Amino acid sequence: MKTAKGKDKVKTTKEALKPVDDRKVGKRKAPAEKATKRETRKEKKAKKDPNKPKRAPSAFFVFLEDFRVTFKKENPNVKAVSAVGKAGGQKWKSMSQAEKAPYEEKAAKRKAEYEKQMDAYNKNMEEGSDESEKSRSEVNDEDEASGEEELLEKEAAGDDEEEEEDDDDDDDDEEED
DNA sequence: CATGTGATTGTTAGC
DNA sequence: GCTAACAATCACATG
Repeated sequence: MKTAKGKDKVKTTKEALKPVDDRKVGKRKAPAEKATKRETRKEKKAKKDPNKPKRAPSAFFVFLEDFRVTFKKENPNVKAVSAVGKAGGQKWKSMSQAEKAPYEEKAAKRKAEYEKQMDAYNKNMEEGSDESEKSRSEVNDEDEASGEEELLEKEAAGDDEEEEEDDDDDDDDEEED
């Protein structure tokens, strides 16, 4: 039982305090140099590291992928990426954790892959002293394929398991706010 | 021709 | 611990 300590496990601060909630952020206290990037940080293309693993898409992005398709389907005229982002974000907030659960799960899986890629990237960097990229590529490929299968299997394995968590708050529908 | 930008939130890594 | 930056997407605009 949790009695007094039940909901304390909720992230702690964040929505309650939200020190830097404003996406604009402006510059709560950010140093001048970094603040500039915050305005428009998009120089990711400048780097050409083929091994550089991209960050794993969060549950929100996973949901967005699916949402974008639906959104575009109903709004084929809308081509603004911002429109999908806004609509998606709004809906995302509307969704209860139960709905986000499957997305989070997928995101978690994505993260696992990201970690694996990081491992490969790490290795490459270590051994990357020479220009034997070809050799490394082959090894990496094998490793990746192996892991992918495992993940897929795991997903197909458990699907009839209904997870109900009556931990502290039963958020079947919407939650606070 | 090529690449940055805009907007969303979440996650991660650096200090 | 907190802050900054980046993850996808697509059409447009600028160099």
